[in-house]
Amino acid sequence: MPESDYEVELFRKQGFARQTCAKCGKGFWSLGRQETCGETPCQEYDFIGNSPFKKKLPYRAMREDFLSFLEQNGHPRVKRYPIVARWRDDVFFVQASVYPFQPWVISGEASPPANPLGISQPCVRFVDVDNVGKTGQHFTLFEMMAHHAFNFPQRPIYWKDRTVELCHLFLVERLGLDPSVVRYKESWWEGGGNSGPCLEVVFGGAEAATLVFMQNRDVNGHRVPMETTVVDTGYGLERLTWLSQGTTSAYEAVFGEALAYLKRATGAKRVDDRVLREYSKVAGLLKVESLADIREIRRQTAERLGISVEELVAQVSPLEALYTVCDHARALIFLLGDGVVPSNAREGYFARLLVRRGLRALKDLNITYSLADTVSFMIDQIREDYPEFFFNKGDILKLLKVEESRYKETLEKGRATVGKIAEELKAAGKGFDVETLIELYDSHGLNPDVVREFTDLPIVIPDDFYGQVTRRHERLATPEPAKKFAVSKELPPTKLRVYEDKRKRSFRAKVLAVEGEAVLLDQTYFYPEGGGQEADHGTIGDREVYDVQRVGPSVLHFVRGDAKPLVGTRVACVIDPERREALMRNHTATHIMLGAARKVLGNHVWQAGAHKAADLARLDITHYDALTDAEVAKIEELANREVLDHRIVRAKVMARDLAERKFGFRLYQGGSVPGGELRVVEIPKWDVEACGGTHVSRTSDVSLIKLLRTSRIQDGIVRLEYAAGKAALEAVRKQTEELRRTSEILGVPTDQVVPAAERLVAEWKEYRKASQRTTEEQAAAKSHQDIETAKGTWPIVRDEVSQGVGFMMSMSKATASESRATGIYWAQSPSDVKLVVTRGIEVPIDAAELVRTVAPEFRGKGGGKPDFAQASFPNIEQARAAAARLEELIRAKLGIPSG
RNA sequence: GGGCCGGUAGAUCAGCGGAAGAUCGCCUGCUUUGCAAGCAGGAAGCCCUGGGUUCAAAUCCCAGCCGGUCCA
Repeated sequence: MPESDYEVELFRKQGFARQTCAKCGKGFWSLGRQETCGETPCQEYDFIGNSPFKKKLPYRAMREDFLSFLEQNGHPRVKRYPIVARWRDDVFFVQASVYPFQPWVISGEASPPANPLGISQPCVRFVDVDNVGKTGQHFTLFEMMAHHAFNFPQRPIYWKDRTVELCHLFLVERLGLDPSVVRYKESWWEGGGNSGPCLEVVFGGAEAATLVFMQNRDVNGHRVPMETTVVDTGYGLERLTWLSQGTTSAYEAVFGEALAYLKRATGAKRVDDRVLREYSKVAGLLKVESLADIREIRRQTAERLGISVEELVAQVSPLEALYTVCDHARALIFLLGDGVVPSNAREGYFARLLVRRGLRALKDLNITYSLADTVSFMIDQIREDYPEFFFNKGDILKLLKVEESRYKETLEKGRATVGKIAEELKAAGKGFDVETLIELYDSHGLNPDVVREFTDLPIVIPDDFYGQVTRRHERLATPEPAKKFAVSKELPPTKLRVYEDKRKRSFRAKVLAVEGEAVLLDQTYFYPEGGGQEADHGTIGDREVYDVQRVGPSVLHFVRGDAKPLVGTRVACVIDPERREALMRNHTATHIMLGAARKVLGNHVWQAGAHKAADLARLDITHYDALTDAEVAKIEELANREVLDHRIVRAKVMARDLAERKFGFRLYQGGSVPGGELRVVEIPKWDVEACGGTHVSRTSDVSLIKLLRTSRIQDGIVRLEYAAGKAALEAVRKQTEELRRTSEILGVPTDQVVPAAERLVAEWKEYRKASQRTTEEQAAAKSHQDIETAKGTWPIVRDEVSQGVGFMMSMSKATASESRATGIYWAQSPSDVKLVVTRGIEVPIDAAELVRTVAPEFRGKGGGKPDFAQASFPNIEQARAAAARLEELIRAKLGIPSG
């Protein structure tokens, strides 16, 4: 990248000089000469206890200062987006302030809520979760403040000059930074398939902001210039607050009040600021990737302070735990509040991770103080900025409580598991090896620290323990499934008129092009698959339409047969009315169900996926447990009451900000479109969603919703399957028919099917038991009698058992209970003839060996234990002969003359 | 989405190729002033489902269902 790419107007006007860092060799711009680039590790933090700003701002004030500054400079303030990136399938969470605008705004498909805009967007990142609390600067949740400008081809907003100017103005004029200390470091940014040059804004040893000029798109590994270039800035709110206050760590600046609260509650001792300051400085200098790095930080810090590492750890670790608790509690508020239910998969797993880590940190503090208390305190504290969490506090705490008790269960099970393994290891004279520890963690969720608590055996944890776990999981990534259809060239756009008249079932349109089986029209009333709703079917000309898909601005109608001859003509198009109506009913039913589920289960219920076919609809909702029968019944009842209540279903397009202000984030249930306008489907006082589907006008048009099945498809997600309208009737009819047939078979009226079935099963069990008992009794009697008849010191019974294999087994059991008796029995089984040789404990023969040698002589096979052997033969004659031969051998062995 | 662990009596689990077991709980009796007490006896199991291997499968293999857990 040539330097001119970074030379902006501000640098020229104010006389910034381009220099090269003496340590890392990177280029940067500053006023006056500077030895290094100014960033760690080239330069140590020098702002701790010595803020470079004139203004000392608390967290909230810093955010307000930034946003109001931008407002004064023509950037409307945009409300934050949810932390869960429901509109994207490549990530779970919003990790940067541009995420809400990717991919649609950047691709030009949707317009941003304002342009340019200012935002403070909460983001979560889990890559550094292990460092949280330890390094003084890592957070899982942080706010990225930003000004974004989207330069659309015909409407450029601003680019590098203005961006740097705004940044500089904010820092120097608003925050009172001495302009001579700031350095703009040249760098290159890449992420999410985009790239561009960027400037890192550095002072005090820390990077306070990054100004990215997104201008390239990655296409098959090649950089292609983007049509829409984007100013993507990121100002770390936490970082700026820290710089402004110059506290010993970022946590002290951000969590001041919550920390004070926790410190009071824990009675944590005051730690010398000098210790913390040096700790943060050293941590800032080093890259932290493993436990060994943390140890290195401690070693160097202790060395600087002239104290022992143990002393340092003793002082610092209670504070680290407090920091961790604060960070995790805050992140959990956003996750749980924005609709993440803790679970073992996908986004839910990260919530679980935070809860478990948080609980462990609390445990280290040795206080009876719950994570929920901290969360509750913080929710109150951020009430003014995030009222949505305050109003949803009860539900957030409920989720936490459920998750806390889950962890307790896991630990209790773990205690038993560790106990068992420890005993085995002790018996074998061994200790816990790494392999066992990995297994306990990977399969049972017990990290080595927890294992240590459960056993007195020594536990040695290697530094790269978690690295070893990760290596275990390293596999080739599964290739992405191929797209449903590949579009080879630019397609003509289609005017999508579905929303203009949802009653339209036939229309005329011009065929613009045909691509394979896909017909492109100038305009269409066909609904293309989207928002979980299947596509309309119907006809174009006399061709059958079996699928409709939307690709960018075009709508592809897939038809059977060759449609090429239609190109250029105007054709009659007809939408299958029954299918469309069924889809509309199922779609409205889905909104009704979501509202009902939320009312019955709680506010944590969000849509986690949905599909609406003509005959069946399913809705996946976030919930922490399988549904009880009562809950299922209640949901169905409420949903149908809403149907009967004849409520209006309103669909209208609204400005995004307006819609959000009116309805809140509940709007974003499915994949939300972050455009300037939203189509809002509202069932007043019941459910409001941003939704592009087709709906009926009144809830009563749904006519009936039949909830057919619920299942827990994974931890934290419950699937509801149901049908509306005709499909519901059909489902009910089917169930009725099945019930009728069952009652016919049972020979009772339908209202007595349940008691009849219960009785039947109970009786069957009783009969089975009784018959087993008589078999045993009779078999025992028969075998005793036979032994009686056989006489002698070593009575031998040889018998063909006509009552079957079960009877034979019972007889052999009875025979074996006589300590000096031997039994040779055989019986016909469905496939072959089974033979057993059994004996009492005193009889000195090896039944298994006998059977093994004799059976092959008669085309049989077998084996067993010394006192019990079995074999099978192809037919009864072979078994008879083998039995005779066996008796002969046994007699010889026992010294009894034959027969 | 992927890896790993697991599914056996009401509960917790053992058994891991040769006839289904323990502990707690439950029932019946005895014992005791009383007890989370003691003693004796008893009931309780489609060993998750379906295929396969084998003379023989709860046990081994494959697939599925369900639960747990780790990772993205």
